[in-house]
Amino acid sequence: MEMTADDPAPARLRSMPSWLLARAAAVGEQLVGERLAAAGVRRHHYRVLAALDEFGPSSQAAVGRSSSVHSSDVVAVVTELVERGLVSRMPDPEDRRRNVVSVTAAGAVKLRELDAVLAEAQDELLGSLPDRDRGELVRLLGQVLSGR
Amino acid sequence: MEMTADDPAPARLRSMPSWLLARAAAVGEQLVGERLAAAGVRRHHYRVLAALDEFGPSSQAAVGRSSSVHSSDVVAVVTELVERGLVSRMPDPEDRRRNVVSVTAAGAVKLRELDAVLAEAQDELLGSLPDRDRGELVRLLGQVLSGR
DNA sequence: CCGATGTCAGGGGTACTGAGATTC
DNA sequence: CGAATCTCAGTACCCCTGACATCG
Repeated sequence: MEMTADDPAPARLRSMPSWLLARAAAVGEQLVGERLAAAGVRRHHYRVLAALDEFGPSSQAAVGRSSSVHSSDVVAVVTELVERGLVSRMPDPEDRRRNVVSVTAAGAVKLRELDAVLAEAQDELLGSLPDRDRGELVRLLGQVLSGR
Repeated sequence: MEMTADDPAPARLRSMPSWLLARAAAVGEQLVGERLAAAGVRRHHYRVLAALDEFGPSSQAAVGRSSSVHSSDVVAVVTELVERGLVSRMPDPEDRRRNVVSVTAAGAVKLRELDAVLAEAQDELLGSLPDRDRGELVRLLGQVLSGR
């Protein structure tokens, strides 16, 4: 029953870029997380679905590489997606080390639903920014990330 | 022995503001975390030290409110700071429910060391940005956070 | 009694490490 | 043989919930 209430935060932190980034990211992740949870999934599930949609059926190792989900976490995420009927996991006949993971029809529908839900979350996150500033923010963040 | 290697990430994510924020924040937190770890502390320790330095000796509940560390985590963080000799915890004679937490002389020295270390981390984080863009980024992040 | 406080136990989500077994 | 793949166990950090006893 603890309300977070105000968040004064030490002055040292309030102007620290890494702190502002962390706070802003936390707001975004909360908005995204809430909406994904309402749709019955977590971020990892969305990432894997998005990667499979973009790159087609893949081995689990490939999913790990293309989805930014750690390869040791892919197993459980795929298992959960299979349970929800959103992807299928089948042994690869050409390489018996591998499982081929594919998006199901239901998964494709779900992914489109999640896309819409996340677009809303982005709008809410940046609601107070005019379009010009949104672009500038995206540009600056890309710059921070460039070369990493 | 897993190298993170490249991080293609699905196209849907690469242009999503919440994703860019999360990635950039992760870079910052890693830089900060590494340096704090090299100095023997974690983020929580720095936050509590900074709050105590700014607001003076405080009850643990007050530390929770002023440091952005969840009140149920303050106990352990203060305990660890006490073990390192950076703060002291004494019963409040005027209100026996309370412990008064204060920065020790060693804690004050440590805090200044950590300040310097974090300033370096900020520089490394924003190394690729000219001063003008740094200010702009801070402004935009503040805007995203305003009213939350 | 109400409310604030300190303490503790515990879970959830994300990120990672390391080891083992199988297969190429 | 070395390398890749899948799986699992475990760690770490951060954020949070719930409960409880104490004290004002």
